[in-house]
Amino acid sequence: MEDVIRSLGFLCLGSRLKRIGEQLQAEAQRLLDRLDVPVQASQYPLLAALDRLGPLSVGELAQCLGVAQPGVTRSVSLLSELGLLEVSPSTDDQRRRIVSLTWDGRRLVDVAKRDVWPSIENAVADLCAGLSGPLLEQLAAIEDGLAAAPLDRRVKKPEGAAQ
Amino acid sequence: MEDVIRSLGFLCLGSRLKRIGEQLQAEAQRLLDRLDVPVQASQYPLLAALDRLGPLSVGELAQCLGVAQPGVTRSVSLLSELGLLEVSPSTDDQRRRIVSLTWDGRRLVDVAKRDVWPSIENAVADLCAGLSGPLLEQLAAIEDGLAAAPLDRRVKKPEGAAQ
DNA sequence: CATTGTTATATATCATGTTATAGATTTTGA
DNA sequence: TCAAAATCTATAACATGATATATAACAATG
Repeated sequence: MEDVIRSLGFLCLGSRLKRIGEQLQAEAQRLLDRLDVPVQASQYPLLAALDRLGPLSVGELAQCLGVAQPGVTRSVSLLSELGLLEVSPSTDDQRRRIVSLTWDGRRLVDVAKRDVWPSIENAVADLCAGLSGPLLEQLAAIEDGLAAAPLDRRVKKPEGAAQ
Repeated sequence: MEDVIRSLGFLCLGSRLKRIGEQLQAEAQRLLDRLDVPVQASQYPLLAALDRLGPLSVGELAQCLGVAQPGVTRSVSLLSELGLLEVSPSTDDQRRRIVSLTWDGRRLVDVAKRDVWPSIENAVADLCAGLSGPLLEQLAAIEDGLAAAPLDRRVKKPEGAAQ
């Protein structure tokens, strides 16, 4: 059956990018589930932002993640309930709420950075290895590549691992 | 402020593709709103599928659009309520429901094909014109390009148009 | 210092993707 | 032929993106 989104080319590029993005996230989720933490793949960018940049306000998070502010508010609430984030009012501006990693959040990020993120990054890099040429062809190659071997089969075993 | 998603490269490729896809769809929406039909940009691929392939069952639509079946069921309900689609049971298999364009749906697709889809396709092609090289760099160029000039400023005036 | 405008965040609502599962129909096979 | 398995669609529940708007705090101006 013809893949209509692919056939339509530039006309449906938005739908196509979303579709590929969702597929990548779903496959990354399977790798992240090894951490046994009930955190969705889409929440990790927020954790990574706090890891890279330190405590940030809600608005700053929205800006550096490129999403709308209400999405950040919701994610922060969710991750706070899981005990991964804490929120404290800014001292100089009572409107701003500063978000930071808790000890548990810090630990989750550290473990993820050590044990999972490199695997995901390598698997995606493997998927995209050798891609060149027009965007639409690269996207087709990614779709075909994912169909041929999902991310979790592209994870390299750590070098020198006992297993 | 650093764009964390972009900085993280392959690790956040899924989030990044979704983000770009949503932005493209939102901008395409502005062009589609000219049709004065309360149909979201994300519904047009379904209409285009029926236009290209003729009447299809719910499952066939899901397959050729690359989305999960419940999403198709919902979209079909929505577009049926707008009078753009009609659904009839298959004669040979009572489980299947065959979806087809109504007269109004046919007209909407024809108008969109003539008046709007070419504009969108050209605008996106313009955005992606001249892109080459590694995927991440092409994505960065698209993000920068959208920031510099959104889709509706990339629409070419029809040749020989009075205006 | 009161009023007015701006900014930061939260909330409400909607859109649309997912997975899991229920119900109806068809197919299979002893 | 009938029970079991498979298939098709709908529904429920959830996740997460968006926009619009309310509320609270700050800033500016008379």
